[in-house]
Amino acid sequence: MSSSRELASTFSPQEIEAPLYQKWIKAGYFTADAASSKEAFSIVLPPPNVTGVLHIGHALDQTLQDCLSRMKRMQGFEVLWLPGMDHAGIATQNVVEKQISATGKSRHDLGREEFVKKVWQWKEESGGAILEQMKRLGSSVDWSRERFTMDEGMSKAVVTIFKRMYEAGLIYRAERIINWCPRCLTALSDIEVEHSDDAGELVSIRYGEGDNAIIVATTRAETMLGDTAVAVNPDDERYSHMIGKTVKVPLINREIPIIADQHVDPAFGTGAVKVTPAHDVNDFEIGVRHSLPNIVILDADAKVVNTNSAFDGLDRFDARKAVVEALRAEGRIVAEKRPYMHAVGHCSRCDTTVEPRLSKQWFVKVEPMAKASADAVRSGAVKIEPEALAPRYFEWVDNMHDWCISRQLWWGHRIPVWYGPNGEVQVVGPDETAPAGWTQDSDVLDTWFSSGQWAFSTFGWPEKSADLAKFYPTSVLVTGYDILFFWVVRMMMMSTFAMDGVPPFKTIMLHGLVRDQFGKKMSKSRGNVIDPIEFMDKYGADALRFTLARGANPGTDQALAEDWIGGSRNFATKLWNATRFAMMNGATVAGDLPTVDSLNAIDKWILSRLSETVSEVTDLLERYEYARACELMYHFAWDDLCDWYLELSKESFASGAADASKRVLGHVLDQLFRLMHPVMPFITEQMWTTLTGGESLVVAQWPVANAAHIDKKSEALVGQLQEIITEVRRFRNDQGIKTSLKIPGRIIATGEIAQYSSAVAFVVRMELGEITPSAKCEAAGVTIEFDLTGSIDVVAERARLEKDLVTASKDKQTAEVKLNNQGFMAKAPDNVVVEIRERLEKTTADIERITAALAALPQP
RNA sequence: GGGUGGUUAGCUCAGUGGUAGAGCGUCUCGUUUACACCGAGAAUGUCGGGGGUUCGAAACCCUCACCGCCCA
Repeated sequence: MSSSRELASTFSPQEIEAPLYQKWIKAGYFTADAASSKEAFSIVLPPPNVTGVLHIGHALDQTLQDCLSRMKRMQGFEVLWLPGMDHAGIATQNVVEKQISATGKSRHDLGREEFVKKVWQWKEESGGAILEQMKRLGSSVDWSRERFTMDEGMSKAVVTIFKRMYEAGLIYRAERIINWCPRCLTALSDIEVEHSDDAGELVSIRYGEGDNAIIVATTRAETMLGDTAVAVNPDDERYSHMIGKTVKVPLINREIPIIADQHVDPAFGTGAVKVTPAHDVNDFEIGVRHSLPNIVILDADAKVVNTNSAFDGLDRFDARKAVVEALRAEGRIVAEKRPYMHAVGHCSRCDTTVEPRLSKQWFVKVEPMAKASADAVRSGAVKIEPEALAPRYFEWVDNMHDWCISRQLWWGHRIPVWYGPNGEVQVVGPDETAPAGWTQDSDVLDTWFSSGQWAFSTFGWPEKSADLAKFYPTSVLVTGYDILFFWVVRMMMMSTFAMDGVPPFKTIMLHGLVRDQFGKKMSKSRGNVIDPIEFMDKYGADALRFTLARGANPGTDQALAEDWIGGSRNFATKLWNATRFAMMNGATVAGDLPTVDSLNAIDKWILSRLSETVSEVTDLLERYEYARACELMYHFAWDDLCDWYLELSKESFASGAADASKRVLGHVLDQLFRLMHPVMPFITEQMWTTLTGGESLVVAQWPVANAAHIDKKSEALVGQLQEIITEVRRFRNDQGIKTSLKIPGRIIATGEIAQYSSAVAFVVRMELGEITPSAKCEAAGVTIEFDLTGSIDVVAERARLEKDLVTASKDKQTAEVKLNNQGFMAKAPDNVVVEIRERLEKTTADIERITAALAALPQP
C-alpha cells in the first residue's frame, strides 16, 4: 500500500464533509436499482413540509434512517431510501397569503387559479430548503426518486384512490359538526385541533319563570341564541317533574322542550344543560337522538347571524359579553365563575379558538380500514418497535371517528367530485371528464389524505411499476411517536385499502422527541431551540449524528445539550488522532492477517474485543437500539483501542519488531470504521479511504465478527495487565511522583504475564533493572518493586493501603454472610455460589497481603 | 375524567433477580515522542416513601406521593 496517503494534522469536519457528499452523489451510490437481484430494503422518508426548515427532530429522524440505510447497503441489500416533501395545505397557503397581504391584497383578489399559480411559483423559488439541509447531514437518500405530494403522479393516485374509496362506500358527504377555524376559514380534522386549558367563564342562567324555571350553566353564553332544548339526566329526581314541559329561551323567547338524555352529567353545574345542536358536538348528538332542529347562529367568520336580535353581526366573543349583560339586565344571571379553567380547542396552524360548526363536508368512513390496520399489528404482520408503544396505536385505531377530509382551501388536491345542474353527484376519475356544464366541488382534500398514500404512490401506483414490485412493502418506517396518530395510522389505512390488504411497512420504529438539556420541550417562546445547522457548522455533522444516535433509546425522548455535541466532536478528534498515530506507526491492511496463534496476547485481545463489539453492535442496530450500539462503539474505540491497545503496543512499535501488530492494528481500524460508518459517515470515510486506499465505505462490506478471534484467555490476561498498571498509577499518584520521572524498578511475575513486563513498564514509566527496592505494590498476583532511594511518603501509602483494606474487608464480609446463609446455600444456583466462594478467597488473600504491606511500612 | 410513561450520582439518562453504571460536570496531579477537543487518579447514590414475594429486589407484586405525555 502507498505510504504517501496521510490524514491532515487536525480534524476539520467542515473541510471533508461537503466534498465527500458530492463524491457519493456523483458515484450514484444512493440510487436504487429495481432490477437488482439483491434483496430489497426500503424506507420512505416521512416527507417534511415544503415550508419547513431542518429542525433537530428531523436531524434525529434522518440520522436513524440513514444508519439503517447505510448498514443495510453494506450488508448487501438493494437499498432504497425515498425522499420527498409534503405540500402542507394550510401551512403553505398561509405563507403565500401572508406574502400577498403584504401588497395589500387577499387571495380573493387574485382568484383561485392565479393564487395556486403563485403558490407553485413560491414552491419553485423558496420551497424545499430542507432538502439542501438534508445533504449537510449526509442522508443517503435516492435523489433520483424525489417526490412531492402534489406532483403529477401522486395527484393521479389521489384521484384514483378517492374514486375507488367512494365506490367502495368508504367516502361520503354529510352534514355534521366539524371543527372550524374562523381565521383559516376551513374545516379541520380532529387531529388539527389542539386542546389547552383556558381561562373562560361559567355562567348560570335561569330559563323560564317561577315553578317552571330551570337553571343551566354554560361557558358559551352566546350560543343560547341557538338553543333548541334543555336537557337533564333521566335519573335526576330534581328535574323529573319537568321532563316533557317547555321553557322559553330568554332574550329571544323561543319555546323549547325540556328533555331527558343519558349523556347529561347530573354533577356538572346544576345538572341541567342547554342544548345547541348546531354549535356543539355533544349537543348535536343529543339533537339527533331527540330530533331537535339545528339552528345555526354563527357564520363562517364566527359572527352572530339569523337571530333577528340586536346581537346579529357581533363577533362571538363580543356577543358572549353582550348576551351576559342583557341577561343580567333581566335578572337571569344566577351565578358567575370567572376565571373558569376548561379545555378549549385551538387551530393547530394559527391558534385561533376553533368553532364547532354544522356544515356539509366529505368524510372517510374509517371503521373497516381502521380495523384492517389494527388487525395487521395484532396479527404480527406489522411490528411496532418498541412494543411498549403498541397500546397507544390500538387506543387510536380502535376508537377512531370518521375523518373529515374536505378543506375550504385552494392549495391542495381538489376534490374530484362534480355536481350536475339538478344536484347530481359524480366522482370523476383520472382519465375521465365531467359532463359539460357541471361544476367541480370547490374544496380540496386534507393534506394527510395524500401523504397517507406516501408508501405506495411514491413508487408509481396505480401503475404496476417495477419499484412497487421491488420495494413495497417498505422494510421499516422510522418516525416520532408524536405522529403515530396523524400519519402512521393514515398510511396503514390507505395502504391496506389500496394494496389489497398488504400493509405499507413490516416494522414501525418509533423514536422520541429531542428536548433541551433539562428535558424541557424545545420551543421558540422558551428560547431553547437547538438549530442543527448551527451545530453542524460548529462541530460537524458526524458529531451531531453521533450525539443524537447515542441518545436514542427506543421510544423515549432524549435531552440534548451543546456540551454533549462538543463531546462527540472530541470523540471524532480522538479517532482522527489515533488513526494518524496508527498510520505513523505503520498500521496497514496489506497482506493476510497473521494467524491468531502467532500473535501476542495484546493483539489477540484487541481482535477478540473487536469481534465481540462487531457482533453486539450489529445485533443492537438490527433491534434499533442505537443508544446502546453507540455506547459500545464509543468505549471500544476510546477505552480499548486508544487507552489500552495503543498504549500497551507503543513499546513494541518503538522497538521496531511489530509487523504482526501493524497488520492487526490496520485490521482493527478498517473494521471499526466500517462498523461506525452508518453513524459517522464522513470521518470514517475519510479515515478508511486514507488507510486502505479503498473506493468508499458506502459500498464496502459490513464487518463480520470472527468467532475464532474470541479469546477469553487473552482477555483475562490483558485484564490482569490493566489491574497492574492501574495499581502502579495509583501508587505513583498517591506518592506524588511526577509523570515525567522514570523510576527504577522490577516486576516480579511468573507465567505469561512475565512476557509483558516491558510493555507494562513502558506504560507506567518504569526503568526495569536490578534494584534495591524501597517500595512495592501488588496486583493480580504480581509484585512491582521500586527503588525510590528510601524516600517514600509513608502517610500517603498507609492511607492508600488502609482504604484498600476497608474495601476488601467489606467485600469479604458480604461474601461470608451469604455463604453462612443456609437458604442461600440451599437455593442459589451453583455458579453464583462458586462466584461468591471465589470472592471470599480473593478478599481473604487481599486482606492478608495488605496487612503485611502495612506492617512492613516504617512506623511514623 | 380515560389511557399511558416515569421517579437511579450535581445534570441528562442506561440498567427486566446475584457486590450500583455511562456521558457531561466536580476535585487532585500532569505538557511522557497521536491527541489539552488530551492523559492519570479520585469523590459522589438508604436506586421517590411504605409494605410484600424471594436465599437474594433498583428490577417482581401491592400501596401512597410527585412529575410528564396522549386523548376527552
